[in-house]
Amino acid sequence: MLNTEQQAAVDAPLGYNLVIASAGTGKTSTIVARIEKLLINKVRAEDILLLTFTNKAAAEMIKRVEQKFPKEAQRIEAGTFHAVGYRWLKSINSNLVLKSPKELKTLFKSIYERRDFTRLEVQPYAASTLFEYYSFYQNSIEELSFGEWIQKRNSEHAPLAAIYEDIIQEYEELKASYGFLGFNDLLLEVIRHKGKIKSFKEVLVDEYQDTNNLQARFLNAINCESLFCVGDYDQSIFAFNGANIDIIASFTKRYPDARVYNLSKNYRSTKYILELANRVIAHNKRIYPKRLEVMNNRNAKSPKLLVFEDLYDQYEAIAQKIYLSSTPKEEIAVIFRNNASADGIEAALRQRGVLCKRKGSRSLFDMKEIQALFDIVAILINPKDLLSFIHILQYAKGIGANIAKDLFEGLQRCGEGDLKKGLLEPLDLYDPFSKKERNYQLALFDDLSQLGSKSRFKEIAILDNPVLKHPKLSQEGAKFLDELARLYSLRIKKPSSYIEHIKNSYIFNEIVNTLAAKRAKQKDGTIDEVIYEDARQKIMRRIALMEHLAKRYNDVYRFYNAMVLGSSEMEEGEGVNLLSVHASKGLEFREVYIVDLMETRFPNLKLVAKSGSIEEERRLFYVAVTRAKEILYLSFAKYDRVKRVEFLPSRFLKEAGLL
DNA sequence: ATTAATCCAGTTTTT
DNA sequence: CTGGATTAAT
Repeated sequence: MLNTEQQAAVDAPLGYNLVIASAGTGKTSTIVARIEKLLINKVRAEDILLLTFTNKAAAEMIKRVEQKFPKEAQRIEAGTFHAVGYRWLKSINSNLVLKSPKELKTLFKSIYERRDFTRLEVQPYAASTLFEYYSFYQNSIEELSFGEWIQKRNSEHAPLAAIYEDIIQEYEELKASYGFLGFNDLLLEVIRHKGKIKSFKEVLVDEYQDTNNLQARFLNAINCESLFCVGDYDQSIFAFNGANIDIIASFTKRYPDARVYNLSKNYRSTKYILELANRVIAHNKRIYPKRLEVMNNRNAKSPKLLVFEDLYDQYEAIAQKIYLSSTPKEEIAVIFRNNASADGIEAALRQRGVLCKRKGSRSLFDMKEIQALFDIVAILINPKDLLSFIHILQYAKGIGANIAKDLFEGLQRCGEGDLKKGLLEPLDLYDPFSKKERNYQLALFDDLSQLGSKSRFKEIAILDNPVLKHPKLSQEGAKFLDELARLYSLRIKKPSSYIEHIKNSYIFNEIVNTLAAKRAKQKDGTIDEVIYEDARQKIMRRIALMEHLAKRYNDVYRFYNAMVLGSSEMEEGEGVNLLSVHASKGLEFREVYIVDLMETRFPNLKLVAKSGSIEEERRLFYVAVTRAKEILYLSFAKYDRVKRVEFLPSRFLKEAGLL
């Protein structure tokens, strides 16, 4: 089954082992065989840790181990660095609540916007740029402070470094006070809790070339006897996330006893495909010599170049080719550099009734109703979550971000820091909204005229709550608070019960009404009843889907976190695979179409200019090409008639010898 | 001051 | 399609 090279790697003694595995050389089989070997040698399943870049990859390997070790396989600790980190942290503190990068960015922005950048000669980085630099910094730098790093990067920003650092500090404090954790925090927290992490006999790391310094520190924090790392220099495509090729390159220096194994027999692609990939990657400076032996000689066909006058002609023609292809649709992939390319293809395929799946179909989880649903869950499981509270309260008429924030802070005060207590058993504060310590005499007078009466509100149960005195609280706002109090008073356990209760709540029905009305709004401002009903039904169907998903979970935190962060890993449907190059990593298909091979698009020259490199773009091309087993189409269009842009063919087509 | 509505530009890759 | 900016309304 295994060839001698693979077998040698599998048989490696415990210690520091590095396997250099080019595309299609049976990397997965080798890892699976290694795990089986460990199990045969009586290593306990729970002493094996498998780290991958997607949870799907981990699940696939475990599934294969399961065939020979049905009992042990599930006990192996496996997943992405982040997923595994989450599990460990959860065992230390069971109430972890993750927040999406998007939300954290909004939080970051709100802090940024309070700073005064006037009277400065340098144009400061935009909030979102700074946020991304910070994330990159967390992933790659340890020795320098953020401020030091940023001025080293660009000395013009030296005068701003102190302000940047101040923003970061406030951001971190606020994040902690809201009980939020981001992706990076998952790894950073594990490193901080180093001593409390259980130890392992062997840790296996897939896609080792894409690990960044933060992940390397994470690995160092794990106590283990043996490391088994698998990677390929030419497939390093995560530099933008801090992936550091030195980590794999310096393996033997860092571990003097390290052994290195090479897998050089390619079983995946035909020789034409492999030759094309190698011709292009040869333009990159070689870190080590690459000599690949082709093992797959069935149906060898030359890769084909497709040229189109217009971008959309391209999508149509490719959809047509796929429609007519005799290859099973699951065995076909369309691969692109930028996700924007997917929409055109998807539409063209749908038109022909060809099913397709798009990984990370954000769409569903980006829907307002889904966000609202999970915002309510977030408030219920994390009463510190000001952001979700604001999002929800804003659906009440007359309530905006400012009043919502006032209410939240008022409730926290009435509950001595606890929102739930503030709603259910509030302290009887005279004025829960007073801003800090004001002049006492003035404030007393001032507030008397400002505060409203609690008895303004009808049909609510929390009549005695001091926050009802907020002068700008609307009837609907009060009803929202009341309903929130009711939801808090329920003792809900199962994730699906959460969804059910929320679905039946006044708050959620108001939100559904608002959203459906918005979607049914005509140009003249009237609401089309038919569209409204239709929009409503669609929303309820999505909620039902969520309720269904929730049934697979017993723990609401797990469910929430999986939905908020893992949503991109869920793929819907079946059929043709629509994938970005990054998402295609580790996968293989019989028939592959690489589209939009135009200079500026692929290579993405905007990114090259900003922070990337042409070498990385070339590796991306290499990864895309080597996904193909038998049939490969490379395609480009000369013109985009919608945007009126002319294109030149990608340089990679020339390097491949196709032009 | 705050919220609501409306119009305009822009859109990188992942956990 | 969404975030941002601008404007009208409370």
